[in-house]
Amino acid sequence: MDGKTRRKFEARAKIIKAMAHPTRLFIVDQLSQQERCVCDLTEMIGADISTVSKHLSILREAGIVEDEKRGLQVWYKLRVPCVLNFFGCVESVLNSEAKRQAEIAER
Amino acid sequence: MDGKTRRKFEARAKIIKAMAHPTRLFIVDQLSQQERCVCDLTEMIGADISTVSKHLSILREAGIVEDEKRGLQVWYKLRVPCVLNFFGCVESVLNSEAKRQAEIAER
DNA sequence: TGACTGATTGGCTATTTTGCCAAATAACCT
DNA sequence: AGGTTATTTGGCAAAATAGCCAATCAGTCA
Repeated sequence: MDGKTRRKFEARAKIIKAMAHPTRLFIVDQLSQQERCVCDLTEMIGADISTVSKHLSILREAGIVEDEKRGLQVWYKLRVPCVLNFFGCVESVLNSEAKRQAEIAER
Repeated sequence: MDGKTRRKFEARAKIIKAMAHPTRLFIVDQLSQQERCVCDLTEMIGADISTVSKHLSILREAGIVEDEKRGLQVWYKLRVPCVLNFFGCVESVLNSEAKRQAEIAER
């Protein structure tokens, strides 16, 4: 794999990596429904606010969400709705895996 | 986030995490074009064969690829083509991020 | 200005991931 | 059986990631 190819896949991986965490997936899921401030997300997630803030900055740096300060609060929203397509595919991977396990079991 | 919700997003994250590595993205990309044996992939990637084998096992455990032994070689193929939809979205994230950077620069 | 609130950043430890080497397996061929 | 090839597995050290606390920053309001 030459340097150019490697960099291409590194750039892609960075974006997918940003989604590759349960908390961050939850955030994306929530933001697909409505904008949220950090305080709301923190309460829903139940982690330290600094942890949630760091998750959000990872999503922001990847270009997946954007933020906007309104008074004391910072509101986040989804910048690239197509990431939601991931969910459907992920579910189908899970289902097809469940089916495979069932086939193995019934032998 | 309650236990059930957490487990749901953990299961999803596991699959996305399996894709979240440049080498594994490259593998998925290659397998979308044709089946490949471990030896072919190893040569294309240019890493140790044991490293490639471990990447493949991560993709296999996630349910994304499947393997088939033919003689001495093990051939891998994509089990869930929908993961390719990720690429299009990832490109659009990259493009929209590039556009945003350009806007910032021209101020 | 000073107190207060929401969010980010720095720093630290614990955990996970990565990638190589060496050893073990599995299938093929004499 | 013995030798060869393709792949997987175990083990280890280096690197990356996660999450908490404490400190800092940015607004708001009296």
